[in-house]
Order: sequence, then C-alpha cells, then structure tokens
Amino acid sequence: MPELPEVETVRRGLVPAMEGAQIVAAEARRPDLRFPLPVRFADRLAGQTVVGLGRRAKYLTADLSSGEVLVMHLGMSGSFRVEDGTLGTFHHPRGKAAAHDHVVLQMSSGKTVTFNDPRRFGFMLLVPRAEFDDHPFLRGLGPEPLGNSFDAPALALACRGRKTSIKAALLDQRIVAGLGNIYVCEALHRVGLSPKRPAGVLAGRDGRPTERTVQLVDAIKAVLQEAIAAGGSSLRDHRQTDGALGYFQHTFRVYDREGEACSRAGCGGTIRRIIQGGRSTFYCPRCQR
DNA sequence: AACACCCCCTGTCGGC
DNA sequence: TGCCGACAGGGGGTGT
Repeated sequence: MPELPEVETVRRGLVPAMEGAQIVAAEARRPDLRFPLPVRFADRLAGQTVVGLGRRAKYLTADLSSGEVLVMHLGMSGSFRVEDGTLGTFHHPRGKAAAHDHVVLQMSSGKTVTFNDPRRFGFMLLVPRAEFDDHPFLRGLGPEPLGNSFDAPALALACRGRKTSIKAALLDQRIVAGLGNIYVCEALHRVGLSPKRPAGVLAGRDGRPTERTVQLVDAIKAVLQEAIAAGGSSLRDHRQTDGALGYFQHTFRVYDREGEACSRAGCGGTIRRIIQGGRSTFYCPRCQR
C-alpha cells in the first residue's frame, strides 16, 4: 500500500497529535501483526514521551524518552487515524473497520492514535536508539530518494552491471529506499524508459550515469514531491490521518491505466500491464524504450 | 552476490 | 445471489 509519499503524509498527520506528547495509555489488541509485537509492548510505550516523529524509507519512527525507537511499517493495508477522545469513552471499537484496529495510543494531547491494518502485513518494532542503524531490517536500506545522497552517479553505481530489470532495481530498497510499484511505474514513464531494460543501462561503460539516468533521478524526486504535496495516492486503503483521501491517483499517467491511451503528447500508444517479479507493471510500449 | 520464487493475510471485484 | 479466481500500494526468507 503505502509508498514513501503515503508514509510521509501519515507522518505529517501524526505530528500534531504525537510529537512532544506523552503516551498516556497504550493498548495492543492482538499479540501479533506480521510479526509478534515486542514483548511487554504496551508497558514499554505507556508513560513515554514522543520526542520526535521521523521516517526512514517506508518506516515511521517515533523516538521515545526511554531511548527506544518505535519503528512502524504499514505493510500493504496499514493506516493510522487520529481522533479526539480517549480509550475509555466513545472510542470503543465497533463496526467492521474497527475489527482491524490493532494498536491504540492515547496521547496527552487529547488525541487517540489508532493503527488499523486488515491484512496485517504491517509490523512494529522497539529498537534502542543506538542500535537503530544496525537493525537487520534497516541497515541495508539505500539512500533516501529525496535526499542529497541519491543522485545520478549513486544510482548508476548501484545499478552498474546488474542484469535485473530497471523496474526490479528501483523496487529494491537497497538501491533506493522508499519507492514502490506506483512511483516506479510513474517515474519510468516520465522519462520514457522501458521497465524491462536491464538496470545496468543506467551506467555507461565507465560506470558513470548516462543522460537518461540524470533524467530518471530528477523524475523520481519530482513524482515523489508532487505526490507528497497531494497527500499521497488513495487507491483502496490509504487515508490521511484525518480520514481525508490523497488525490495523487488522479495524476497517474500509467499506473492502473491498462488499455488507456498514453498521455504523452503525440505518442498514440496504449498503456499495457505486464508482470515483473510477480507484480504488475504499467507502461507504454510505444514511448518507453 | 545476485536473482527468482514463495509466502504472510484480508478484502474486493469481475466473471459465470 | 453465490461461488471462485485474480489481484492489491510490501518485504522477509529461502533456495539456486
């Protein structure tokens, strides 16, 4: 579900409710998500102050006054919502959606923060701050795509000699961390690159970036920034924390547009869907070469 | 090291 | 209306 823009949208929505506030009460309504929740999970959260809310790739991080970091991943269907009220009052779960409310945090800000995840591909970890960068799930992550260290030379170097497809390479979080299926498809269309080309073409014989690699990096940054500004993309599950829909999906040029005419001026191609690595790729075979 | 699969889980949608 | 298969924004783990 959520790629970098959606996770960043969620982070920004949680800041007013959580940053600088204390977790007055915490409740885990089941023992596990994708993985078992940390031992004594609720006890280790209750009473802590959230010193800062961050994001690394598609992970949300809450720095706690205890020195631990609450690491949260939304998986495919995870979402947070922020509501007024407390655990003991009107917030008792009811209705179909509430059946998947797995973690509830009552904050000293007066807000209740609820994590909902029907598919339970999401997970939460508690990691000592000093061990964050070495955690097995986090240490292999590549550069942030919106950071200064993600540039054309870095991408070319990471892809040099690789025979896997460009699509698979850009989805590989070790190469660049935060892209998912939507934004890879969109960025490749913007620069007219076929998702089927081997990733190695992003580097010239000397290992330096080609002109198209420079364009690709620019397109990745642009599409992510535009999507963040739009509050992310709402296909099925994604909501901002106040329940509002993101609206970047209206701007998709290829994703979920199989059979439609290519929007590139003068192209005249038709968007196709193919399967790469078991996942759908949308692209225009006419203008993406 | 690099790569190709498999799987986790629930909900929705289209076809019959 | 019901049933059934395909598919969904991710990524850890395993096997070659």
